[in-house]
Amino acid sequence: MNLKELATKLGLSPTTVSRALNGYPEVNETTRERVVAAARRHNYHPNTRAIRLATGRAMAVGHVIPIATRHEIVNPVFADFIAGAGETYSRNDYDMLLSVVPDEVEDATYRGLKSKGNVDGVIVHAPRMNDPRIPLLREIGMPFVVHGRATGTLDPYCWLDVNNRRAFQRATEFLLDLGHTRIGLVNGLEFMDFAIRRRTGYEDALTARSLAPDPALMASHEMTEIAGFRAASAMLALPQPPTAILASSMISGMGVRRAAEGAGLVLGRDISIIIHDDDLSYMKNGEDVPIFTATRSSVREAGRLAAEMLLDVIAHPDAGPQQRLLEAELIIGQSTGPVSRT
Amino acid sequence: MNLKELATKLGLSPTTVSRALNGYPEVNETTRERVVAAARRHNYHPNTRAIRLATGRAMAVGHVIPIATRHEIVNPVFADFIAGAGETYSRNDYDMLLSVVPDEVEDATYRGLKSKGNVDGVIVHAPRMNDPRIPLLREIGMPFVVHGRATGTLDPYCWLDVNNRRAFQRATEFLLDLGHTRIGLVNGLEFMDFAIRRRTGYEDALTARSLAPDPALMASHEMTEIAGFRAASAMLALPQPPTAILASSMISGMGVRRAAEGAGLVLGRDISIIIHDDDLSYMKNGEDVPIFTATRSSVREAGRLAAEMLLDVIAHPDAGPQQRLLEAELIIGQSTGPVSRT
DNA sequence: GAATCGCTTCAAACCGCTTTGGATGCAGCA
DNA sequence: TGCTGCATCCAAAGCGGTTTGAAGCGATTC
Repeated sequence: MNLKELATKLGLSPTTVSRALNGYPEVNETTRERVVAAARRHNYHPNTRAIRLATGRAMAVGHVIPIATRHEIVNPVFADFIAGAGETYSRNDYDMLLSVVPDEVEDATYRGLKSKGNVDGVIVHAPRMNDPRIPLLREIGMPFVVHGRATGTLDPYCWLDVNNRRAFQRATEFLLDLGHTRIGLVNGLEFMDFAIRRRTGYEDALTARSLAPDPALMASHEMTEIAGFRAASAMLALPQPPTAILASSMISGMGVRRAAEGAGLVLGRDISIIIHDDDLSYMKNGEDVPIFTATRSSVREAGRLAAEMLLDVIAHPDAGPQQRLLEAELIIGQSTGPVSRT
Repeated sequence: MNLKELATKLGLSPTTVSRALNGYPEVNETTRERVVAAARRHNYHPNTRAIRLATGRAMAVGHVIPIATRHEIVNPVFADFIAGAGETYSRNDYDMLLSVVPDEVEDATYRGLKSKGNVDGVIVHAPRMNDPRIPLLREIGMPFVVHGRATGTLDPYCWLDVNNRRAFQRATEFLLDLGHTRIGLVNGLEFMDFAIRRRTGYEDALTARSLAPDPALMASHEMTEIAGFRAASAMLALPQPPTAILASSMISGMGVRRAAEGAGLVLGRDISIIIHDDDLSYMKNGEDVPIFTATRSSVREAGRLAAEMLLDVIAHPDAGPQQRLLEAELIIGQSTGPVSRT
């Protein structure tokens, strides 16, 4: 059932039917009702391919997931972020196009999306320092929103980010207030923007209390359980081990916990741990009471909001770049406590 | 730059240019080279929207991810599966369309995809027992491949699955051979097809050795760290605790390990653990040597293969349904050992 | 020399929708 | 009565490709 058939069935022209269904004013209300009823009755759905060609809009947005050859292979937060973004898209009748590409052809992928006209805009994931994608997208005139920020990029652009610096600053201050002075940082890879900012927040909090950051207490690895375990184990084996550790994710935090428990330490009594909790739906920090004290920020919500921002940018391309900074909550769980005086 | 412009620039008709670029035989080879060169020089890429309308093919496949209101919110294996599938798609110039929808509108989503013509086929994720999606897709005539199988569905359909039954059967046999007789099963939710099959494999191995499965040693929950921890803790607190435990995923296995270590047991000596390892890129079972003994099967590879199967089904709709069963490897790690005689 | 054939090429229709630029009819108004 | 204006509706021209049917043309065949 297509528009023409429906039109002849109604004894109307395709023009009128199209206008009736799309809410244009130049059509009699009774006619419109007749058309709408018939469309429903015959289960008419306009062909998306035709709409796209006729309007020149793709009604789709792209998410290009780079597959790094070495690091951060498939980031586990993508799933939740995309779930959030997907909610926004389906509410607005947009499609979500996912491209999973090796990062050496990322450039070509964006250009292809533009010149072939598959999408109206893209979300940029996992920005790095001086991320080359930002100038590229600006150059080819593709609307975009960055999830995160790119340190070093000066021209304004659209982004939505969590205040990672402030989150880790507050977490560190919280530990300092509990009397901890030797605080370890088990960070993600520090070419990722968020990891840089977290470290800055951590260092800022320390220096504000006249404590010099100790390189032996700062690790930077992939955010896996085993990397967290190893980094924490190394720190705990130091002559002056930390009494508290900040971990950059739930998963690495689980490694840190295993290292601590393996060393015979009890969480919240002998050692304090704070994690950053992306609030992933398959990786809950406890069900009712949080297990870990955590800086929490929902990746899913970020996905929803970033997608809304992108649709807005697509609709109003000439409005200036939008920016939004989300604050993380500090959730008090059972993994922190005052420093033990032994 | 579109086809018509390119054609006039070359002094040819759009017909010839189109044919030259699409490899049709009825065009002079020298002409073709001229066209291809010009296309490259002017950076011509045919407009996807136009191709889609003209050919009637969407050149896209859909992945509909149901957001269950209660359980298994965003399955962590999706990310890797989709990464694998994405590789296949980009190799074949197909787009991947992702719909994340509440499961009560899943039905409408599939119908919409069909009638609006956005995709040429779909991958069905996480099949349940008697999954209603299979008859639905058959009814509306949408090509599909199921990742997994749906127990209870009798008519043949396309699927690609891991031999979950056999994997857990072998794992159980492996433990039996080591002398274990009290073996716990920390399973996923048993309305999911794979969980049913794993349990069957486990029970089959036991009964083949004349051991009756003990309900107290069989748990079925979401596959989270904490659920694994709780289930294992409960088992270990039994008067006759298990000496070995099978866990349905890496994540729940980590919970099992925590419970075991919390009870003062050493892995591989006091207790044996075998997990099922989906070989997720962000959740490696060790880097060089595997930590856990595991039944391993790459979800990513499954994604690649399922996508290939789907593209094949789309290309040859009348060939009979394809089916493919992948075997899991049994990887020997450090978490298993002979039963300790104490 | 005319008919035939294969190789190339082209004009035009088509995919299914949107949108422009009229038409048509009728009421209001001078 | 004639003209204007408004409310409706329609024919036709896109959108940018693919594909059908036919034509041009030199070589071959009879």
